[in-house]
Amino acid sequence: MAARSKSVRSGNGPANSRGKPTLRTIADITGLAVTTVSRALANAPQISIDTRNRVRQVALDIGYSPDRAAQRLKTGRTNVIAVLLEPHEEILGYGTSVMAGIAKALQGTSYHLIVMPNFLNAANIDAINYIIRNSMADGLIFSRTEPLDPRVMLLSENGFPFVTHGRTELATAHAFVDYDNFTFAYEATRRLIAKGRRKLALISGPAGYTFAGHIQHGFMTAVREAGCAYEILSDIDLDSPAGAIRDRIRRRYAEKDPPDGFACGGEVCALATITGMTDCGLTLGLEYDIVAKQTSQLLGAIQPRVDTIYEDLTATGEHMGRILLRRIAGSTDINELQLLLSPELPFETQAAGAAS
Amino acid sequence: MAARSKSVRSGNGPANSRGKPTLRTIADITGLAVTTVSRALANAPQISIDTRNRVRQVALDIGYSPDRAAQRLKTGRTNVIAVLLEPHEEILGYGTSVMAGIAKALQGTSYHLIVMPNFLNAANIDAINYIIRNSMADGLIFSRTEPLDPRVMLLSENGFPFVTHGRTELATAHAFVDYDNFTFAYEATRRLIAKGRRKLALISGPAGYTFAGHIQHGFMTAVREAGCAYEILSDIDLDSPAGAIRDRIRRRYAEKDPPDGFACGGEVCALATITGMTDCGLTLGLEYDIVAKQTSQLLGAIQPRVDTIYEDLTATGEHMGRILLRRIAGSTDINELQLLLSPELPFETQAAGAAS
DNA sequence: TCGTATGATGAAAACGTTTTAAATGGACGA
DNA sequence: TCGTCCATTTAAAACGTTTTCATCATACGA
Repeated sequence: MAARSKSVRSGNGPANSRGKPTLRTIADITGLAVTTVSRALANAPQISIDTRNRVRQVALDIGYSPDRAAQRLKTGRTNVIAVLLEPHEEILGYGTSVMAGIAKALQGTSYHLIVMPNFLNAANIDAINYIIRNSMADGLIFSRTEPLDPRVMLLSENGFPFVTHGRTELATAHAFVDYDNFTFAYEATRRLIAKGRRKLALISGPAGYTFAGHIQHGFMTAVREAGCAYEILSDIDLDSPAGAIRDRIRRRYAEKDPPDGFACGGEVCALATITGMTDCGLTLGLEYDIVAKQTSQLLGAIQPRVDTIYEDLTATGEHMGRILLRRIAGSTDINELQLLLSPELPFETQAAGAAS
Repeated sequence: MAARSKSVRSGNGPANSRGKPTLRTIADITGLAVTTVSRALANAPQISIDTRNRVRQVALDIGYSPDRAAQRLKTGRTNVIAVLLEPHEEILGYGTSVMAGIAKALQGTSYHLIVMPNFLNAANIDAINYIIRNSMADGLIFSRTEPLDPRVMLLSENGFPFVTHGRTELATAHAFVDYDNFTFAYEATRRLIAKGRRKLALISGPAGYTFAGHIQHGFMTAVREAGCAYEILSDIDLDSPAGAIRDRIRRRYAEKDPPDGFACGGEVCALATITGMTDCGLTLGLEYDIVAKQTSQLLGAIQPRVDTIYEDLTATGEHMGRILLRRIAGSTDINELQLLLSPELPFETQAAGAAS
């Protein structure tokens, strides 16, 4: 019935130049117009239920899937979420953990996750410019913010949806997920004090990043409250190679008044600290203690058990994904776009909440 | 001069509905036709040098960049390379190392790297089907092949360009980069024997993967040559959590004739082995030795220095990238599509070569 | 002077969608 | 009987490229 008026296609098969079925193929088979098919698949209310079902069935039968390039060209939306991965994230699969979380958040949506590895050119403001200009994605996720992060400024100015892992101190609010590194460091330091340690040392993040400041602040608050001696280990940080940290620990121990308690912002650096101390003939839990941030199962191999405080990077990724989707959908409600994860609370019971 | 005949655009600015300059914008400014502009930017020889330069200059001035969606729709090419990342690769940034290499290979080309994280659904043949059907990419890279890998079969059947990290035993040749795990294991075992160890144990990859078989084969060859006692530690493998390996080592030590030399396929598992042995009061280099495969700087933190054999994952990624580009360009010459990396040779001097 | 080769440019169609605006055909109230 | 409204469906344009096929000077050999 209802034969097409003009330019009837040869057969009913996937009569496409590239071999893949298109809307046109379905239109030919059903005798409907391309418009109707498009609408039916989009579940438009103006198309009768019967037609919608019929079209859906045919689409299923012939294995139709929409051409993303065409959709993208027409709508201007990419259906892509980009993650900016940086060199530092090589260590211990930070990237993969976070990405697993993001992927989880994107599951069931039409969004794809693409990773823009920034391994090559350190100037990552360029990468962001590139993404905006080439409209490579509908939204962006990246990490390790600075207090006055230029990337955040650029994206904000352009109204490009994004979520950061980490806070800034910029006036214009933006979407973020952050771990409460102040509380982490405060708690870690308190634990060291509770273990009877009296000369505490901190290995924090690289200077310049917001989270490094938070860690330092938490550490300082705790040592000052307790009135105990402290130091922040210079020349090294979280990202330093294990060997460098190990050497630094050894050198420090050769000087006077070496620390007997270490707050470590990461696992590798805890590991390196232990190694350095072992070099000096000292035993963890006996002559000194460590409290470290844990993001993987690495320290599970270490003995004796290192005292850790957990940061769930996969959950972080999942939150960032969800928040970004909200932002892309148009939300500007800061309360549902910002999330500060506490070290204590497990993922499930975590509630959204604003932060400074 | 040369005013456009019909439908002259309002101004000379980015008179686009979406605000971004297009070929049309350049055409209006230069007074040329869209066709000519397209050709000029593609550096077509039929366009005069003068025009080419003029067009390029204008494009630069107004910040033109081609719309990938439109190019993609028209040409059918996506300019995208996809990497299938799997859960196991979380450990120690395998994924990120490899991706850094791939990104390096893609640098300067028009290709983008996108990562399809397969964290969620273990059935990753689906992911591949999805990529093929939705033509998400022009080429694919993935790892951990099985001898009769169904993914390889599917891709081969569809003529979809891909490179695997790892070999298969399929009849139809395909592009791959692989590390010579036989030689790695053989060499590692020989080193243990040279250190005077006489009861050797192997921690290999998960059963079913091609590389696990290669490791086992290398190990067996070496122990048989030397005629020394050996065992393959059951119940655990490379991917086992550190705690599980540690426990397994402890249990094994409680039994009779414990091994005094360990060949470990990975760093975390070496670390866990050391921990387990330390639990039993044994010292590395004294009562036992380890030779492990090294893919990161993790073991640099460990003391005493663990004997390792290096696998350069970034180089692997770079090779895979280059080979995939060749394959996409149409090469079917197996000699330039297959590469077996030897443990010994540094990256620079590595030459392409066929493999079994 | 004419036809033709040559070198440069252009018009129009196509890729597969979505969207705007219009058409169709009853049903219904007057 | 006629106009109006509603529910469906459709035609056509558009998104920004690339590509096929034409056009148009100009120069050139005869």
